[in-house]
Amino acid sequence: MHEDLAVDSQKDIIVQVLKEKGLRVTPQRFAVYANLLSRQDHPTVDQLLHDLNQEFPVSSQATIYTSLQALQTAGLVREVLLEPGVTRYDANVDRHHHFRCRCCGEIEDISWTTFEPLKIDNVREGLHAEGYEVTIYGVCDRCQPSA
Amino acid sequence: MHEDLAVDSQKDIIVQVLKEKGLRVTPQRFAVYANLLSRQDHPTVDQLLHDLNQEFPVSSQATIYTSLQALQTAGLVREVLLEPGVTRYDANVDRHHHFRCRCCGEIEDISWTTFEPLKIDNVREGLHAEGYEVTIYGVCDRCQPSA
DNA sequence: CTTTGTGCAAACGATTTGCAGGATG
DNA sequence: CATCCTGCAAATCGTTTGCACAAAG
Repeated sequence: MHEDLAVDSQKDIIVQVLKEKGLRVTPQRFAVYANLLSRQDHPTVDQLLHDLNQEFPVSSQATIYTSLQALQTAGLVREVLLEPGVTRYDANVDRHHHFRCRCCGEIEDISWTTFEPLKIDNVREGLHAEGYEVTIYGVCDRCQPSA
Repeated sequence: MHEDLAVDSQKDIIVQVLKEKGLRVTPQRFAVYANLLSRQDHPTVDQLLHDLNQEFPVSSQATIYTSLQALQTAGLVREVLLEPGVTRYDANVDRHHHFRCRCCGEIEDISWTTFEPLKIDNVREGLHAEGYEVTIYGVCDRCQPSA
């Protein structure tokens, strides 16, 4: 019961967020966003499509693409580009860094507060810097033995 | 004369570097690498193809791709991924950061010494961090007025 | 009821691959 | 001379688009 309530209220929150951003709430869009919010990794479109159709077949590939674009325009979702030809998506819109394992390719979020803030104001005369992000490369826990 | 000598010696250096890395020195490979070394920006394959065939038509698209792959495997060239679906190449293999203009998309190298070194050793228990890189977002000089 | 989203299939663009001929070491 | 590279065209893969129908507000 508690769980159902919690799940329901979470649904309501997501619906509300979508509406606030002026997005129509469709089952597909909801599913894409909810799924992205629920996971820690940064799936590709194909992974999303596969996982979503696992639970409840409500999405074509094209719809995932357009849903993601809408969510991105609304500022609810971000692209993560760390491998050529692979676009990943991230529902964590707060500032954060990334770690990428050179063995398995997995990408992990790294808390923004891990580092002292960098002074990007005077990087170069004339440049108007607005933000930044650190990408860390290395080997993750699981790949450690095999590295 | 001085110029010719300088150009010749530069050619020799490039040839030497390629050989040291165990790469056969072909006109195409040479042209791709020399061109990348000579420029400050980070061209795509199409830009490279266009620019190279401007001076001296020695390259098909497929060859540019395979040349870049060979150069990359040899550690002479790097991919720069900051826009979806766009792979850029960079002959600057030394550690450095990047600045990306959100108006024109231009990417500029930022000196490694711009920032104090970040401590990436203890980012998270179990993670074996090997390196990092900062990407700065903002507006470049030329886009300043229109921003 | 008007507007916008969905899903299919076709179109598209970037990258890869197979293969025959050619250049490199 | 053995090996590897080039260049073409076809194949592939991710993403976008056009359109008829359906759903949302």
